[in-house]
Amino acid sequence: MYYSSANVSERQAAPPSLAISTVIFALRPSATSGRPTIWLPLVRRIREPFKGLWALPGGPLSHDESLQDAAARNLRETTGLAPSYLEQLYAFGGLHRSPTQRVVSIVYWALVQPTEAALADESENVRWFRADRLGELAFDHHAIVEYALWRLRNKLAYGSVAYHLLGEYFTLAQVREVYEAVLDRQLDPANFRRQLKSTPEIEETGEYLQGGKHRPPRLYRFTGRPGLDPDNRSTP
Amino acid sequence: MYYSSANVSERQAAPPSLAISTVIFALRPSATSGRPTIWLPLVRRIREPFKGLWALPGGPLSHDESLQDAAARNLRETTGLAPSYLEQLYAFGGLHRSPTQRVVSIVYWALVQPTEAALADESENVRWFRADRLGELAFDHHAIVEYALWRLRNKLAYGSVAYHLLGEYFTLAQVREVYEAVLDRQLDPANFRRQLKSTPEIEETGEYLQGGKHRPPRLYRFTGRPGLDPDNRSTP
DNA sequence: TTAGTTTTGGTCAAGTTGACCATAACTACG
DNA sequence: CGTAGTTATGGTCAACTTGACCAAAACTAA
Repeated sequence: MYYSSANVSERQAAPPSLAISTVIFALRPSATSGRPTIWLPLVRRIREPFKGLWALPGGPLSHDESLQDAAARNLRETTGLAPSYLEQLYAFGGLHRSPTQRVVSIVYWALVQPTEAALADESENVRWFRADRLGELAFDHHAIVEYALWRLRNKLAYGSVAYHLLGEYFTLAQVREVYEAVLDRQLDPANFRRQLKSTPEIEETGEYLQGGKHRPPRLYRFTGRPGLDPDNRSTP
Repeated sequence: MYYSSANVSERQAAPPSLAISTVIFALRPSATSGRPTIWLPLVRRIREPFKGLWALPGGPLSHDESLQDAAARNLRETTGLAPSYLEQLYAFGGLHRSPTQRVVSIVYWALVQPTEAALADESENVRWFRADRLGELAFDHHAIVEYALWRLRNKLAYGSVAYHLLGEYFTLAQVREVYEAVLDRQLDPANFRRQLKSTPEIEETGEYLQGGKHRPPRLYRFTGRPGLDPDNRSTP
């Protein structure tokens, strides 16, 4: 479609194929400590290459859907979930990502809320893994997950992404646990509290979380949209 | 309409075509004020759709080059330049970006140094424009440039990207002018200086810039690599 | 009733930022 | 030659932010 130098016809004869994949993060309690940790669903490959290995959910882009729609679709297809946050991560196009053919993957990353994540489909070929306990994955998917985790850590520090891992109402301690899980370090409760109270997007509710073992914490609500992507700020 | 594992073959029969485009930024003195401003090269479309309008340089992805190589190639082909910074911007895949066919564009953005930029090829069909004085562009390229400018402003504030718009040696005032051009506001010279002096990647040289009208400023050098992309940190 | 724990509000020192002042060092021009 | 003009450079000060830490409030469990 652009300007042809010479061998355009050759190139177009064997175009790289295009796929959409999604890294889906959700919070689940750790089996050992019980504290929330980051998990993600993977699908088992049922054909070569990398048959039997776990891989990111993904598939081809159909002609009548946008990139983001395709990502949302394969999220729904593999887990049955709707994301509370969905953003493009990166387009991976190295020459030897797949041993059999050239594939360009446009990868999205998503966050789902724990109430949803609890209902997620799981089966012989779809299973959730702790993000920091992954074995060998198909293709370059391990590096992709690492990059997605890096992006998550970054967005967390600067942005307003933590709340999309929580339900509509949450305590400040729950937000802190998200930060501690993602950043992998302890945070001072009092200082963390002070920072959140200074952001206008966190709204106090009159409610308290009852049933805990100690002083009942106040419940808060997040008001504010993310949206810095081209896909999220103007109509595509 | 969504998942019907049936018509996979239909989809693959008409795959969206894949293109690589590049937003290339360089500093040039403003025609009016003489202060440095952000410019970028565009190419005139010589066929439909949008024939006659200006567009980002771009082209198809050939089977033996990575995405980044393709971006560097069409940068070289249209301007004759080598970038001092090159990073993936975003993959644009809206359904109606092109009126004739479905195109997914993986867009890169680049910075070139002014010594290089001065030598840039310019012709009837390749011309440089001020980034803040663009007319109507082909496709969704105007929105793409806006997003690239937003990313440039962001990277500037947090990262170490300004030096890639300058030569190897520069004065602190030149760095400040870059920030002022990109952020579009005046900065206090003394405060700005203090901040740069506190970053270890800026190295004092013994040299001074001679020939100015006033006190000769000291020359500095940038030591440090950028690199946070998947393409730039590990081998792809 | 008391011990244990979490929530919540507060202080304090160290560091950072923006506004501003003053001197140094050069050119241009009379 | 001397002085005005301009930029470079170094510094101060108040406002704000951050991390470390203290202490009271409020609940449960025993």
